[in-house]
Amino acid sequence: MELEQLRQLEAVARCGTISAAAKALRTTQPSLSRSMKKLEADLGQELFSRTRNRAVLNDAGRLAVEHAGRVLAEERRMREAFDELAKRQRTVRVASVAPAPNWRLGSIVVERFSGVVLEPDLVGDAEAEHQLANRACDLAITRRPIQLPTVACVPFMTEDLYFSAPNGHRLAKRGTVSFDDLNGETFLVFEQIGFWMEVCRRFLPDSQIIVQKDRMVFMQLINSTELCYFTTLVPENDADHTARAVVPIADAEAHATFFLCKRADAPDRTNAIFQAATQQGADA
Amino acid sequence: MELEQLRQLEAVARCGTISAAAKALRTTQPSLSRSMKKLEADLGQELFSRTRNRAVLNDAGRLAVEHAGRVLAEERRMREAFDELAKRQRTVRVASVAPAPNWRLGSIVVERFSGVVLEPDLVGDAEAEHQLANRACDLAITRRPIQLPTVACVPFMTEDLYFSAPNGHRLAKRGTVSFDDLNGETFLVFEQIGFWMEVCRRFLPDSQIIVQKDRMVFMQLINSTELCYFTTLVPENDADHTARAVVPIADAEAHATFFLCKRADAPDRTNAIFQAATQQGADA
DNA sequence: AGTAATTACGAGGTACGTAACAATC
DNA sequence: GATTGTTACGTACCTCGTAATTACT
Repeated sequence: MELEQLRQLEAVARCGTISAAAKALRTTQPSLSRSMKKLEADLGQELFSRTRNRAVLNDAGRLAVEHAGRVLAEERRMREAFDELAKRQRTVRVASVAPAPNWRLGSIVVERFSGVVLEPDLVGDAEAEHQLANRACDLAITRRPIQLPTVACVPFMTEDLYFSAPNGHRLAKRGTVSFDDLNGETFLVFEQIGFWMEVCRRFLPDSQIIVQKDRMVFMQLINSTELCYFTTLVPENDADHTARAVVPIADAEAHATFFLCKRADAPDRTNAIFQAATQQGADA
Repeated sequence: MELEQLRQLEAVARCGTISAAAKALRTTQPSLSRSMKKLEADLGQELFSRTRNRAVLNDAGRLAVEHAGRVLAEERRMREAFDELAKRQRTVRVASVAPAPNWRLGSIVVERFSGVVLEPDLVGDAEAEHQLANRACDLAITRRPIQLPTVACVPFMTEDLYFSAPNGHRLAKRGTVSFDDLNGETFLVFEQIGFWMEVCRRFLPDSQIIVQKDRMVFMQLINSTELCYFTTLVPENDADHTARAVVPIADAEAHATFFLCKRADAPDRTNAIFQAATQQGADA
């Protein structure tokens, strides 16, 4: 008995006739007919009640279909498990405290590790460290190096927060601004910004923070309203600097250095990415 | 992916090496090696970590073995279901009120229906009728014909009870005896005698009935003790008539006529046996 | 040396598709 | 006549086993 026969049996049950099943399976009637005869011989049971030109499943046949379904379901689960495994093998899970390092790391991976896909996750500092230790992620991006013998850490990139406002805004002409200057303004903020959200809440206690979940809607609002927002001057965001002023924020808390961290026993692929990112970080 | 590969994988896991598994499966190393490579290709995963002359299951391999076990377990269940079905198809279940008709029917089946096996069950009259109606048995043997339009009944055989005692027994020389004569005697009785047990209890209320479950022990006791017992003079029991007297019992209740009953819609095999038994019954 | 795995190669068998046939709707 | 299933037949592919090769213990 082989799985192919069970798949065929299932098809016959589904299609009603051997011919139709043969068509569905992209094989020929005689082939399928023979195969079913073999299955019958193997099980020692007629599975079809046959008139000269009709083969209909009998009781034993229905029993066989039922069991075949179970066997094939297990086979499917096996395949799914391996698909999952394959997926796991080409994804690198990154726990990061901010989105910008994910983008940077993503571009490195796309350029130099085709086939590998990042699975980024925004978390707190403690959670990032925790996930790395627990193998819940392969790489962590934190604001402080993780001081453990089992973990390797390198400085990866810095991020500087800028204030963006319509040209007519009272602070638009300033060379720099401070959080104190900005406190009280209304800000549009994308939800997925990691630890920056805490920074906003802490240093702009009197501001109204409008949180937007949807990235597309967020971009729409930026372009179509007069609301202030934050940016880090990544090239992609340079869309309409003509209509907007972009002013650096002076406070130390508006500047972050990120560290890329991996376990010492990381698999080859992770090591390679870590290595590449280290060089990229050194270049920048 | 085919079941054969999963069986092979399981064997490799069990035997530790491909060579050993090949031996166990009565095939050759190269064949098994190729087969495993195919499975790996099919699953898109290396299942073994290979040095030049050693192939050890890796994590993916162990995952595969685990799932293979599940798939093969389902296959086994399917085979078991069909073995069970096959067994059901060559067994005829008989619900009988006494053992003697079972023996007679058994000899008919053995002679003329090789391959068919009887599955006899000793029950009461009501239970026999009930089982026949419920399809819990294929044939019923009762003391009265079942008067139902859905059931066919024919007289099958008669059984006459005899009294057996050591030659020195006070009743050994009698031409006939009655239950009244026997009442008070101690009897050895085999447990599986159907309705005859009720007859004993009813007509020999003062006798001590020693019930023996085990057939072999029962025969031993008959041959080695002076205990009285009952017999129906079937040829097999003629062992030592020299040492024992066998006296017919006169009472009407010591004579039974059995009827063989089948459902009107019985399958061919049951009909054939019913037919054969009817002729045999007519002959006797 | 001995064991274990892979590769090469030739033979055998098996399963496929085409074609012919039979029977039912 | 169209559809459905089985049988016949020739081919192609696939898998098997033997033998040779390589590497590790």
